[in-house]
Amino acid sequence: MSFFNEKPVTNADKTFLLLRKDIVEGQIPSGSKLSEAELSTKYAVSRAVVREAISRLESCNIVERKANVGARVVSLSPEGLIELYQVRESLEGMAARLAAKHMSDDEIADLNTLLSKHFEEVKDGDSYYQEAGDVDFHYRIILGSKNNHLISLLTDGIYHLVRMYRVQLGMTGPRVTTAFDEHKHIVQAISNRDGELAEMLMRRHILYSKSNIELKLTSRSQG
Amino acid sequence: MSFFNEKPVTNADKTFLLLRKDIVEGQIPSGSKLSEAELSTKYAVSRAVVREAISRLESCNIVERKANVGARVVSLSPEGLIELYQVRESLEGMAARLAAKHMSDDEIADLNTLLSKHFEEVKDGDSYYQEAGDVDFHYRIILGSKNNHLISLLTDGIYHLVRMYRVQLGMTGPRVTTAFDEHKHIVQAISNRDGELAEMLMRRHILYSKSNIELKLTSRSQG
DNA sequence: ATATCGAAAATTGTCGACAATATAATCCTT
DNA sequence: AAGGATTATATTGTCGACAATTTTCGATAT
Repeated sequence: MSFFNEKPVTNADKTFLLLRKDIVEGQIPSGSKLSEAELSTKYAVSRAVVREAISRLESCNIVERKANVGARVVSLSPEGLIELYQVRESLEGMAARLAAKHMSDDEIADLNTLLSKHFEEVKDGDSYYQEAGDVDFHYRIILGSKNNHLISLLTDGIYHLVRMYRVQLGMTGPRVTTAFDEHKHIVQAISNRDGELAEMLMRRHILYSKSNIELKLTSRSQG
Repeated sequence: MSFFNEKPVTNADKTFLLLRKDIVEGQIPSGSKLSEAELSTKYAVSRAVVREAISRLESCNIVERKANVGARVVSLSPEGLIELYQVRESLEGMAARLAAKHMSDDEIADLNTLLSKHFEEVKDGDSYYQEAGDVDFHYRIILGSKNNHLISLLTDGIYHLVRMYRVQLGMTGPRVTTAFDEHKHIVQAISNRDGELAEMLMRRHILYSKSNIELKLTSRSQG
């Protein structure tokens, strides 16, 4: 199932979460080597649990591993971010299509409520929206797809990579109001049970987001 | 990178491949429990490497694991197959779109050559096509996307699950000639560098495939 | 006979030690 | 002194043993 409500029970779980947090938030820099012995002392667990934690990070594509050599945190690159967004566009587009078909009326009502709440925040000039609000919005639609493969791929894998890019490249720009309108249209399509339109709008929404980020990246590297 | 050319170097690699093969080909039945001790004696390795192999199978969504309880082979269900094909439609559609943009002229020429070879086989009544030929075709387009995330998701994860379903549900039906025409149109779109059309055709191709399988499943369960 | 509680067995989680491999340092040759 | 081979060091891979948890089985009470 892989809903992130499940609390960590084993030491490997906790170490995995700690490590991921440290990597995603940049305390362990991207591209750096992950020494099993070092992490073992740092987190006060045996090498075996560190190995398992690293192994899971590998399946999230957050670290890369070579046999007999070791694991490194993936290095962030503009190309990598673009590739990531292409996958995201594809999968979240499908999620929106399926959500239009499978979400219950109650879930759609909740989604509209969430949107209204965001509207108030945008109106008041709160930029809180971009951070957690955007995530929450996308997350609900992903769950609404009711497709466990899709849910797992997005929430366990891609989501954290995207966040890693956002945090480490300092993506916290504007694009609040236009994104809100896009969200509104997506919800409308879902409310109308128009899966095809919902997919199209979601894909464009993510494409815009990608373009926006690319713009910042290039302008930064040039000036 | 995760190209499957890389030969296994470590014992965990080999055990992972053996285990996956046994599961995908049905020698270890779906839904059954994976006892670490049992597998440890069966493959003549320590429990640690069995654990690592299972851990990797978990990240492929081939086994499910519960803390302090153990791992089970995923159980196949019609719903699971449908979910899988929805993800596949989404990702391979994007792969076709990107392939139209990123494949070199040489690669496209090779793809046409492959298609001609398939045409000869179909003409001669060989049904070899459906098995390896289809995989080869899709595989080249996936690689042609040049998107490492996409490649990894499809070839490491989804591909083997699809094969597991195919083998265990005995999917080796006809649908040879119509599939060939679909392949032909996809290659034409890629040759014309029309990514949008390539994506659309690939998605329809996979949708047809899904419907075909659903048809067989329902007719089988009814008699 | 059924249900509940508790002990025993089996299974997974964790650990430290050893083996195999890769990396670094040293020595030898030219 | 530079390059290559060789030894030394460090890191990862593998193993068996112990701890913690779950499951099984049996005893007891209702």
